[in-house]
Amino acid sequence: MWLDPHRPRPFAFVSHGHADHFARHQRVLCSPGTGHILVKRYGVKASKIEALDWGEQRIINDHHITLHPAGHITGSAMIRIEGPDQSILYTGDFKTRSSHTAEIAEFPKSDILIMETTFGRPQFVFPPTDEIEKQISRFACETLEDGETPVFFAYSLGKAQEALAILHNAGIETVVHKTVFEMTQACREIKVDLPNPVLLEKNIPPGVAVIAPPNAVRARAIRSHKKRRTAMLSGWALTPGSQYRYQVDQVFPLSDHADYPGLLESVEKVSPSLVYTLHGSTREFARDLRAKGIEAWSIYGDDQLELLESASPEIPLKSELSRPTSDLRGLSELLESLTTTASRLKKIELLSIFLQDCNDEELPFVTRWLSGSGITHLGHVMIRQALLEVTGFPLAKYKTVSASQNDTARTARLLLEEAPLNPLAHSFKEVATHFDQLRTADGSIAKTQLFSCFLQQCHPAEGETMVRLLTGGLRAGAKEGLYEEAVAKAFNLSPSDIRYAAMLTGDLGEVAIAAKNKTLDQIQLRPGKPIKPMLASPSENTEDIIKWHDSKDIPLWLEPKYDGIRSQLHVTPNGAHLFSRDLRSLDNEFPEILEAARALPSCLLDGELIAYAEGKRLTFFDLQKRLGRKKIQGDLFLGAAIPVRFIAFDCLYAQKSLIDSPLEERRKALESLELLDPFTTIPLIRSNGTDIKALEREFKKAMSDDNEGLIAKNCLSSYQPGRRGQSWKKLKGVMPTLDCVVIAAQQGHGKRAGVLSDYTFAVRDKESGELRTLGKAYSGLTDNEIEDLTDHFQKTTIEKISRRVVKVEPTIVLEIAFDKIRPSKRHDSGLALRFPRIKAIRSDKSLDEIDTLQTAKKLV
DNA sequence: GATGTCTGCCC
DNA sequence: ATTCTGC
DNA sequence: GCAGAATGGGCAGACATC
Repeated sequence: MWLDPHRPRPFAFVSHGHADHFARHQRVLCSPGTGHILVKRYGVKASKIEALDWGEQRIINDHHITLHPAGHITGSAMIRIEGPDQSILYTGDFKTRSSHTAEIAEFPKSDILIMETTFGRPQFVFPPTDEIEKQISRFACETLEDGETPVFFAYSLGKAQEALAILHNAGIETVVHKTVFEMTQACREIKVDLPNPVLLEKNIPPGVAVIAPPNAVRARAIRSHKKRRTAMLSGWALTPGSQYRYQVDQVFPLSDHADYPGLLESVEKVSPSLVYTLHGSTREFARDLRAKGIEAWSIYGDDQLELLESASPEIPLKSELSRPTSDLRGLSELLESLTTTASRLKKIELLSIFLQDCNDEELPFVTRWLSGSGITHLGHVMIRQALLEVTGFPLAKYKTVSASQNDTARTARLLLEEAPLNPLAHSFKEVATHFDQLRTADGSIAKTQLFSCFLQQCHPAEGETMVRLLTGGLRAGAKEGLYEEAVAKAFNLSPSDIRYAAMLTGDLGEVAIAAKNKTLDQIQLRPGKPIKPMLASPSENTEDIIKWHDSKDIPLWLEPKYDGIRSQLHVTPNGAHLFSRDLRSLDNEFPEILEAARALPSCLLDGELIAYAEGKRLTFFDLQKRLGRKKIQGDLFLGAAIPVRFIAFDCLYAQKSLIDSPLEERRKALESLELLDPFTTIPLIRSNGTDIKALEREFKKAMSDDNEGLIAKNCLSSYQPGRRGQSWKKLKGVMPTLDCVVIAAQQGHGKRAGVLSDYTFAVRDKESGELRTLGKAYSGLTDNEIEDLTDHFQKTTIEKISRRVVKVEPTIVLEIAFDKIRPSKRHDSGLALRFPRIKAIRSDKSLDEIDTLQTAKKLV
């Protein structure tokens, strides 16, 4: 017998009539109420249903079976199975509070408790039910008094009937959406005390409230009704920002699940010796129970419980420290442990054991994945599409789950837990092949399809892991340095050696396998293999540079900062290669540079690609036209229209590796190459590092030569790949600013999903008197400022422009700094800013003190 | 075929 | 690109 | 000091829609 399986089974217990707990089984055991709902809702033949009354006993394979009310919705049941040695209680979904339509839950004592923990975190404490009900009726009354229509979104079976009862008791007339109508009738047929429902017709009559399922948000009858105020009834109302995520005017925490205290209370009543948790915050709740001395574990992935097949029920037992195996499943478990372990040393320990377990073929893959390379990323749209394809769920369902989770990977896990899957074991090699297929697949449709096929063969936990890997959001609390330490520990080498090798290759996978084979000393820098470029950190002004350099004796070298594309040129006897800042290959985009590079000896140059024609440097925007091209075409053939040059400023290899050599020496090597067009060497100013006047002069000159600024380098410093180190400094010009007014605000993503974090700003067109938009920005504000502004904009909202954007009264003046301003079709001012950011909230300025479009145009 | 929208990648 | 935040 | 998150404009490409 199966408990709430998602796939059709010969014989299954169905706890209640929600779709995610039901499939078309050959025989169903359930309560009489649920049986009736299954018949009405899914057209199940009555002959397939074996209804068991509350407390009535049935014997299956020597086990005594009884059903008990779960209080979740009408007819929802827990099942208690008593065997010769022990008893098990499976709760299905449940709630502890009383309600209008569900029976009062009972919690019979049992040895093993399998419970749902949808709201298994301490922050989930619902207010008293009568208080929520009062709020709901008040919302409805006030809306009606204002001549508008209150619209409640609630699941069509369960909460919709609760809402109907609440509104009925408050004397409010209500019409309901078709599915709500049908489910209400079904409940009335089994003697649930509910008013006769009135079906929602094409148009909403005045003076009534509406109840509709959440997926009817876009139903025509509701959308076309302009005078509406919407409310969502959901336990997730307690999560911050839920109002924005549901895109409704109000949320009320009316839930048909138990809240955190309810969950604890029910465990107490059952007084089990062992608890397994399902759904929602399973791990967190299990951990909390263990802290109270009750053995409790999250059931991982397999939430389709098969019982009574053999004499003793087999339930997968999980131990946090169990040694992971080397496949995707093992990786999932590893990530899980990493995420929940705070201790650095423990993480290194877990990782090193895991790495030791991998064979030679797998080791490089896994190490690469963990350290965040070797995987092409998929956008959230593609991932969403793949999930919808696998699960067959409607978009609305995805959105609901996604809104509650705020995390694509976690959303994937929850959706997959409800989907019909065909889990297979996946070796790392298969996973690597899949990543490869995704990388080479042409177009998002092909990628989506590939991925959905793969997901179909994953356990939900593995699906989550795949999404974490593919979105780059591993969030395992481990950074590159920690992975390096783990590799060192796994193969008994010093972390500094590992770190150095990793710096050389930029590929921890290669380092790991070399460490395992004790061939670390063979890892050397060589042309053809990209390494992470050394970066400069910003400085405020010339003084900062002098202070940073802090030496009379070491020369301070200055180079102009060109506005081009940072790239690495690798010349080998077999051909040349160009790499971007993120080590992406630029070979296809600049074939003529590679061709010309054949004349050079083997070397590795760091530099900047710039557009250059007729003896003049062109802008970044000209250069950008040559990026991302798949075909060389027409005018752009061989860069005829937009020729480029490679301006070298460093030489990392010439006959031997130079990255540990001082800049002086590298520069010598660079100059000895005697580069010819299209290659040149960047002009260099050898300054003495103490003369601030001279520095000032050079900076002004660099700016007047149309450069972005200066790069300052210590001439004795080595080349430090990646972001580590502080040996280069950049100094950019003072940004111009404009005072603009915010006219629209937009809801953010991720951790900013609950705030209006992004502001569209405008200047005044003196000719027409209108406000004209110039751009958007959030950067520059602290989280607190964003919160305050969110508050303000909520109060000054004029109208909703779209799901995520609201138009606001023009009250907030921002001082916006930017790099450049140029003509653009993006905004209605006809201008746009490059690198806009908020320099200050000018609460001292009013709307009529903002800058004008005419002023802005002068800065172009 | 023109237009609009999304994504990835450069800054 | 930039900025802020948490470690 | 550093990594990570969340965000800007603009381009080319890939699709969807009309």
